[in-house]
Amino acid sequence: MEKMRADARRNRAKVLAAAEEAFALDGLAVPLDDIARLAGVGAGTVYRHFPSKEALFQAVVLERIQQFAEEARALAGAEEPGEVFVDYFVRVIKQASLNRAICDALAESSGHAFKAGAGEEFRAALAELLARAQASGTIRPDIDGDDLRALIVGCLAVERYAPGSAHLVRVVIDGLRTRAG
Amino acid sequence: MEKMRADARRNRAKVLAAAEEAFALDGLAVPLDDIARLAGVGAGTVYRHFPSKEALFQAVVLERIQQFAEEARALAGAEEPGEVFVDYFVRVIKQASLNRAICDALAESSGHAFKAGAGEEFRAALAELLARAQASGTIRPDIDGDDLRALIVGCLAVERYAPGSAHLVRVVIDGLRTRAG
DNA sequence: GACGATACGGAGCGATCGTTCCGGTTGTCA
DNA sequence: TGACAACCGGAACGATCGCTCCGTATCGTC
Repeated sequence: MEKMRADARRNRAKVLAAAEEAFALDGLAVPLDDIARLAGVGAGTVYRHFPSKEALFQAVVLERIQQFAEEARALAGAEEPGEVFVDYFVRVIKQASLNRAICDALAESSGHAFKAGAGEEFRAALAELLARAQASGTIRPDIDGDDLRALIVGCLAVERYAPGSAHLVRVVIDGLRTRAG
Repeated sequence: MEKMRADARRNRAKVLAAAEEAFALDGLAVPLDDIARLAGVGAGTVYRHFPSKEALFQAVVLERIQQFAEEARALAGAEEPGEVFVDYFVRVIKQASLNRAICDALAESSGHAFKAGAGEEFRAALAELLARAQASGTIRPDIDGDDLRALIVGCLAVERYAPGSAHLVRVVIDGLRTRAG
């Protein structure tokens, strides 16, 4: 990865940047040739650096998901677990709804090398935040980390269907709260 | 439509039946050739009866959506608007989650000849039920019919991501209820 | 500056899918 | 029953897309 020729390293970076932009806009559906053109390289060059379109997608998305997980871990020790949890939930949905790549990655029912790795990291961090919020009495106890991820996918579908409807995410959050507080 | 030859009428019915089954299972993604094979006819025959795959899909889905709308209208005068609304919401999601065709049709952001016609009927009936439930104080007043449809799409996404998680639909419904009842 | 290794571009392959076309078949009606 | 119109099946077309191949260009080194 380091003993590459200078032009190879340059092209790899251009491909990654182009892929990030294109995937963010149109998700996994964007044709690989479009990415290559946007990067100013040939399709063959893309395949020299990434074994498949899927692998390129993962490379782009992994980093972002890890950021989410990181963020969640940083918040795990906070004072007000309920507030923190809600804020985090809202932020993840807001960020992801601006980036089709993230949406597609999260919606992959059970996919790839994603279940392991960053996906699992994310799930664990999410579950931790959830557990603390539940222990504090803010969030209903009858859901788990997997439920939460499903709800995130649902909120992203809502956001895609009716863009800019932030109050619908509030509906879901209110549903997550313990009743009659 | 009535002066068709007997075999033509027969084939049309076979195509519709096959399409209903195939679309229900795999949604709009099912190849048209599969439908033709399942119907026991050639692809050309399908196109003799329906101008496009999309038109066939609409024909299959329209009836079902109209049933939903009908059902909603029948419930509009019921005694307990809150209960009725919730039951209806749950039933729609349960039915639709068993039928990929319905899911795909409802998720079409803003499509086709669907906005008009049966789609609008459904929206109106849904809005009526919602308004009554809101007037009775059961459902929060800050959402409208379009919000509701978006939430249905979201619930369907949740159900597809995590099949059989009925309690997540309850989360959304609890979010729809007025607080601290 | 020249040479070998490395990387590049983009034409091309194979698969998929919606749609069309046409030679043959079948229903209908006199 | 014969003849014509309507209808049928399925091969074929054109577009799309992931991926591969190979002749050529570029880089690093001596």
